[in-house]
Order: sequence, then structure tokens, then C-alpha cells
Amino acid sequence: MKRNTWQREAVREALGTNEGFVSAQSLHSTLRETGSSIGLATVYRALADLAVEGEADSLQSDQGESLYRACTPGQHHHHLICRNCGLTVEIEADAVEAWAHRVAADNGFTQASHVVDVFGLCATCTAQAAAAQVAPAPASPL
Amino acid sequence: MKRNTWQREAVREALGTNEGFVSAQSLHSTLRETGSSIGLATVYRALADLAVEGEADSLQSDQGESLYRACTPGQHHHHLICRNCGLTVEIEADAVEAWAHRVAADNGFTQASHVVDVFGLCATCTAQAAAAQVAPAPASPL
DNA sequence: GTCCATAATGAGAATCAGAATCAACGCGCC
DNA sequence: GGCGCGTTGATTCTGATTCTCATTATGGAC
Repeated sequence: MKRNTWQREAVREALGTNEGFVSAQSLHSTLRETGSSIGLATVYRALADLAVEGEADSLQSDQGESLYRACTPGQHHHHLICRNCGLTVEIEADAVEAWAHRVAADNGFTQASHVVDVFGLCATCTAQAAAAQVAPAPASPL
Repeated sequence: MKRNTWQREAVREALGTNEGFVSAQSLHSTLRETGSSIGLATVYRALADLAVEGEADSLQSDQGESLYRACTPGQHHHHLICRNCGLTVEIEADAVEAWAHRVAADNGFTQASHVVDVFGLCATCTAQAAAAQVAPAPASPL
């Protein structure tokens, strides 16, 4: 039987208030900062559970950390992620789904699953980067 | 200046003789088994260099390990990977490239890059799995 | 061929994310 | 309210990867 604990709820809520992907470690710090006495192991367990139940998406950061984010349950989708601020947009990819299955079948593969994530700079961060371009770091003047 | 050492060459060669993705750890063991005295740190450095130079592809396994594989340099491509035996097929994905850029642009994102990998069971492993189905592990007989 | 500066190496320590352990706690059912 | 057992959290452990630093050996100059 699955029990409903405030810790699990706190993790779910903390995840929901975040618009981008967060690591288990930083989610734990955040919860501790809000006065919660939740343990790190519990955060890991709760996140793993949420991911299994389809209430959270997970992906690996460049550094190999697992990052999590609340998502629409029971629906397969992909992400468009700002590599600067972490802003995440859920995108549908029916075309890519079909393509992935076709490619797999063409090569004799069965039980195809796929990882499709798009990284970029969101409009805000693009604007900021453009502003920074006004005073770029000078190249070696030699 | 980049120097040419036999260690770096050994890593490149070991990577090339492998048809699937291998972890740094197992590549190191393999090299030691062949009598090489190469160090683990060196294997990591060599793999990181190869990845930067585009001579190797890397991805994260389920367990968070970094896996590497020799690849055609200077060419963007994706992978169809057998989740049982690790067999890897390079696939082209022009359609997906275009789709990724369009989706990014539609959402105001710039500098789009993407991660597209397809996992499945290769023909061989599918056949093996089917054979195993003949004598499945019995469910609880109660 | 020899010399030299320095990039690269390798053994081991350090670091870090995450999993495992286990006694204590507390939720849900009776 | 009592009980059983699922959950928690402090701690320890593990395993991958990175860092450190003395040593080695490459490649260019001569």
C-alpha cells in the first residue's frame, strides 16, 4: 500500500513550483531552506517514485546529475529546454515518434523507445546574450 | 602543442574495435587485459579529448555512466542502440534536424541543438527474447 | 644524436551523486 | 487506541569521475 506523507507531497509541490529542471540535491536544499526537515534519501525516493508514476520527467545534465521536473502525467512528450536559465517547454512530437519507430523497424529493431530533447536559448536569454554582445570580450589584439 | 602518445592511440584503437558504446571503466579494463599499463585517468582524458575533437560520441547510460563510441568525425548523426547487447547503428535524421530547429524557432528559442537517440532490441536480441518466451519464468502457481 | 621545455602520464587521493542500511516513526486499518 | 508495516532520515557505502603531483617521454632546436 502506498502511503500519503507530507514529505512526498512537499517534493511534488516543490517540483511543481519550478518551471525548469532541478536536481535532487538542489530540490533538497530548497526544501530544507523552507524549514522542512526532509532527508536527502527521501527526496531521491520521492523523485524516483514520481518519475515511475509518470508525474515527473527526468533527464541527465551535462555533469551527469539527474534532473527532474513535474509534467503532465500519462502523456508521452518531449522538452525544449533553455540551456541558460533552464526554462522548459513541453513539445509534442508525433512526427518524431513515427520517425523513430520507422527507423527502428527499418533496422530490424523492436520495442523502440527514444530520447528526444531540444536545447537552445530562450527568447529572454537570447536577448540578454545579444545585449552582452555590445561589449564583447576582446580577442587577443596581437 | 598536442603530443602523440601510444596511450592516446591505444584508446582510439580500442574504441574503434568496439561496435557498441563502452564505458571508460570497461575500456580501461580491456586495455589492461591486453597488457597495456595505461592509467584510468589517462583513459578518461583521452576519451574526453576524442569527444571534444568529434572522433567519439558519448552518451549517459541508465546508471549515469558515460559511454563512448568511435564515430565518423565532423558529421552530425544520431544512434539506434540495442538496449540489450549495445549494438549501435548510426542513423541520419535530416527530418528530425529540421523539425528540431522549427520547434525551437516556433517557441522563440535560438541556437538549437538536440539529443535524439533511439533505443530498442536489435534483430538478434529480439530473436533471443522470443526463444526465451518458449520457457517463461512461471508465475506464482497459487 | 643530444638536449631541453613542457605536455602527458599514472597512482592514488579527493570528490560527488546516488544507493543501501537500519532503527525510529507514523499512517491506515481493525 | 493498538498494531503492522511502509516510510523516513542520519549515516555509511559505493562507484564513477576528477584532481594532484612527481615522473616520464615527446617533439622541436641545435
